Amino acid sequence: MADTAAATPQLLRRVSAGSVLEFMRSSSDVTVTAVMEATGLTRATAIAVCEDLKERGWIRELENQRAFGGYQKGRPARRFELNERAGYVLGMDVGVSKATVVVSDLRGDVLGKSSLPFPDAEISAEERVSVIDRAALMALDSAGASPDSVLAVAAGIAAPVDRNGDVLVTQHFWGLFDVGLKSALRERHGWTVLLENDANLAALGDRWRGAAAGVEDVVVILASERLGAGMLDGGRLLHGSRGGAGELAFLEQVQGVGDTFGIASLARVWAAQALAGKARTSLRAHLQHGGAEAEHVFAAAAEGDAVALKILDRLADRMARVIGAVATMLNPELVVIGGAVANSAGVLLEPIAGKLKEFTATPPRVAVSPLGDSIVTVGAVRAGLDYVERNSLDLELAGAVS
Amino acid sequence: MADTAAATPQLLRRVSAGSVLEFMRSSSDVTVTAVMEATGLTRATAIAVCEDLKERGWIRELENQRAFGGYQKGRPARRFELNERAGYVLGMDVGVSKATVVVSDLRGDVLGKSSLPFPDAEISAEERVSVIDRAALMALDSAGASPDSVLAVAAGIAAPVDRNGDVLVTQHFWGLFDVGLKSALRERHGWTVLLENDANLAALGDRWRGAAAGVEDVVVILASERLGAGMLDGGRLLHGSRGGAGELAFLEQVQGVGDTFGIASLARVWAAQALAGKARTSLRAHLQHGGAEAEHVFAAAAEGDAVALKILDRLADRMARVIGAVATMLNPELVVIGGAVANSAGVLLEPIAGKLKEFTATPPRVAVSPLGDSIVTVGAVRAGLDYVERNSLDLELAGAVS
DNA sequence: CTATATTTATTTTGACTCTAAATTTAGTTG
DNA sequence: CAACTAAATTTAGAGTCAAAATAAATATAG
Repeated sequence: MADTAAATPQLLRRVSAGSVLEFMRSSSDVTVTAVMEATGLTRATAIAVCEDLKERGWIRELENQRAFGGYQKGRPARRFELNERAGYVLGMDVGVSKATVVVSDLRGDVLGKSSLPFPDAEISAEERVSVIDRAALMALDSAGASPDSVLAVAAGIAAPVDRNGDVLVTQHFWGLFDVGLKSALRERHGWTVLLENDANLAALGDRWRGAAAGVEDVVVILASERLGAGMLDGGRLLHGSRGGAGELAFLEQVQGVGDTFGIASLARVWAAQALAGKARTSLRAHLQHGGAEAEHVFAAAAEGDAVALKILDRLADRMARVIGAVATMLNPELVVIGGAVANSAGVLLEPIAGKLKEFTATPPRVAVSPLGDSIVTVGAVRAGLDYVERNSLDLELAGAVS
Repeated sequence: MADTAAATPQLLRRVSAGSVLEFMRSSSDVTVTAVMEATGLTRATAIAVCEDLKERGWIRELENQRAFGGYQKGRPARRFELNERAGYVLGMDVGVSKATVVVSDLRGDVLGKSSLPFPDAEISAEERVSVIDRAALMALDSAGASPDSVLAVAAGIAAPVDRNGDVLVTQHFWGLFDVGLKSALRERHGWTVLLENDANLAALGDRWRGAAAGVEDVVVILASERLGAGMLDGGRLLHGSRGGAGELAFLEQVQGVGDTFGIASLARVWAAQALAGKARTSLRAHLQHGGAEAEHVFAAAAEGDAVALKILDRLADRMARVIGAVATMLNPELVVIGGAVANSAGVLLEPIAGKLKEFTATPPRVAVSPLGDSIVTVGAVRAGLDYVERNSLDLELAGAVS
């Protein structure tokens, strides 16, 4: 159905204001003449719209009317600019053991950040929410932003979320994330909370500021501890009927791998197995520096340790199988490996690419994300900004620093 | 970017006309009062818009002002109705050995149909186009519609097509379909041709008038001769970067099945293998009625023939594996088996559902399409109508029967 | 048959938005 | 200071819609 709202004359101004605001977001230090060219409006209208938007706080007028340096003829133009601090967006990465919150302005620049651990896995939903809330307030504080200037909150969780943002708990483990965050934060602060699967946000994040910049058809595999994929087709996130799109775990069972571990987890497990045996390996030395971490395996492999190299080979094989299956079904242009392990996983790219032809007729490019373990918060910010940009003209600004 | 068109006052009328027309499409015999209620416009505007649309040919005014039978008080209302013959849509199913064309009015009712075989597989692209064109003109003739009243043509082909409607020939076989249909039909008749993968159209068709009516997340597997899937997530078709989304063939190689055959093909092959051996089977009798066709195998199975039952079991296993892989990755609510074989494939549903739990944690409902071998043309009509409905107000009507 | 009730259609008025063209303003240049 | 130039403002005109008042067409009651 079409928009239920009837086409009243005021709709025109909304449309005009929308395209002016959109243009402002993609540029800075803009004259009315530039607005006219970008939007096709006449000068009179362009000025009226700019004054509207300025009035409502979305843009500001610059003082120095004449552009810096370059001399120009004629009457100096008024100059406008997006008020990137008209409001803020919170991006959250809610994991099993900790919650991370970043504060972003309307251009997507991160102004504050805070990360708090959950005291232990058994705490109640209320306690989890309370930790998340505290992290949010700390992050806002460090950004110099007040809670009532938050325009949207986007949170990534490691459970299926459908396209309405509802969590569907069909596995016990996922109950960890079914904590009523939406209603809790709405009640406490009046915030609009968008829930989304963490891998889906990772996909948005990497397409925004990662390896997939500008790619329309891309799959981002969050591959550190568990495996989950965020899939974009034509730039749109796939959700499936109950948010279960991209839950790759079971796919691997089909292919005989039989577990749901990500790269870092598997590296740890396999390293431990090797050490339990009698293998001669420099891993032992590496692991004395602390617990068995994935990075130790990668370090040992870099030194040529045979056991570590074997583990890397198995990891590459596993990833190639997963990527091959995804590529056959969805034909993405690019598959990105993301998450904390992405920093070390670069060495896997070549072996993966080599094996990929065995598993798909349409091998995609494979890359690792440069966003590291902030990939989910970056994506959360993007999701929040998307919401704000779609709804700007319906949102009231309050308490923002102009 | 936003629409490049500036927001002129005329835009309002376009929006209003769009929602009135949309309402007209979903109802018949409509009064202005009904339009007002559906669109939120006032009476004056609603009347003006209706008169616009009538003028331009999209709707007609009914003569009998008072509704039949039911007595009503007050001044009789003017009554309007979609002019379903304002123009026509062609839906094409271009296969390996024949081309089928149906003519549909703007309500999606099929008014004419024609099917022509390609003389042999080796004919040139020009000759293929010429056969398709002849089928189109015959279908139009049988519908009493003239070629210049065609508003859109949608054609399904058994090759990958990207979301711009471009064919990407990366396998020799697909060259059969790279015949320049778009430009040829545009040149000959001025038609707008939308190309799409046949399984994708099947998905649109089955969601429109098949087993998936109203389902947002559905996968339709065209399963007769070859396997191909049309996948809808949130009601949107998936294409992948080069149109390769849903090409399931290779997926099966991964899982050790090793060929690209559909249900009917496999039934034939396995039946032939069984007959080559010494198996005691009533299939022999069935097959004397003609070539080894899939339906014979289903018929023999219905009589309890052990060999035929074995074949059905293998088919169900194969389909369960394929559906399981798709379901794990995309989490559809429903998977539909479509194509000519769908008529017989109903008996496979139960065994497939039974095996499905082995292959996915999120088993979807499984159904067969009631559309049989017209599933692709139905979907093509839907695709054409979608185009017309999106672009109504930019299309000129000409030569239509009012 | 007339008066009234009821529903629809039309007309009028006013508000909002946009474009286009003419005019004014605020600077630079010489 | 005058000439020039680009931006801003003003004015006139047109398209669109809502709201309210008026007119038209029919059914029903008496």
